Amino acid sequence: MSEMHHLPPALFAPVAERFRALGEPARLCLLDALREGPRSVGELVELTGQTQANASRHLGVLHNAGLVSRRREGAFVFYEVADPEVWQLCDLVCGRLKRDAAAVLKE
Amino acid sequence: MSEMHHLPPALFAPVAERFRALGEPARLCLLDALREGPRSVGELVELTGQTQANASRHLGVLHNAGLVSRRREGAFVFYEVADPEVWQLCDLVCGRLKRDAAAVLKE
DNA sequence: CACTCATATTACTATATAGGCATATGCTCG
DNA sequence: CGAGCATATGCCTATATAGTAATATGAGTG
Repeated sequence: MSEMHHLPPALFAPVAERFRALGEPARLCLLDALREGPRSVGELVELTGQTQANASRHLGVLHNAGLVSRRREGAFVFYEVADPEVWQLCDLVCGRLKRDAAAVLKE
Repeated sequence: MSEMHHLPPALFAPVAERFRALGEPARLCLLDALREGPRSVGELVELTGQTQANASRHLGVLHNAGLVSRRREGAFVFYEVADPEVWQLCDLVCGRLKRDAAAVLKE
């Protein structure tokens, strides 16, 4: 049930930034491709079908938002989900959408 | 944890839409003002200090995203958070930010 | 150092959307 | 119906950002 307190207004901006980073299908697709673990940019390009340039920029956004971590390994750069919190967020929204869809089908 | 399955790509867009709706400080502020229950637009304008026009438009976005419900009562329109899922989402992100902030302070 | 592969970045165009102001719609009451 | 309050919407400008194509950076290799 959570504590039902108000957010400190100073947190509105940082919280919004995180949500905004999750607010693009292309970035959700990248995160989804990171489900099983770290992947290089090239692998992510392959898995998602995105352009190299776009993938790189979207990964930059996710990184700035603190949602993924980056580590260099030789010529490659591996990205990894920084916190499983992300899956909880996605699963919450997905679960809700599934319930909504199911409700619509029953009408 | 969780089921570690991939998202159906068809869900990327609707999920992103929800997150995008949460990705504006002004809208988080409105949601926060709805913590204790339903509020009319006028009350929300008062509580958040936003313009009537902006509040109305942001509430529209939240409504389209399925995050708040709307009911007319005489000349007033009352908005209400549609699903406590929203608090879980916010608390997850806030908790993470608090932990990050605490970690920074310790460095 | 020259060459190549992996990744990041720049410049550009197109689209979205926030915010302000004015105005329209909807409701209530006299 | 006409006045007045509550809410929504249209128009405008400014800013952000997605996408593309080209290019720059950085690492490994001969």
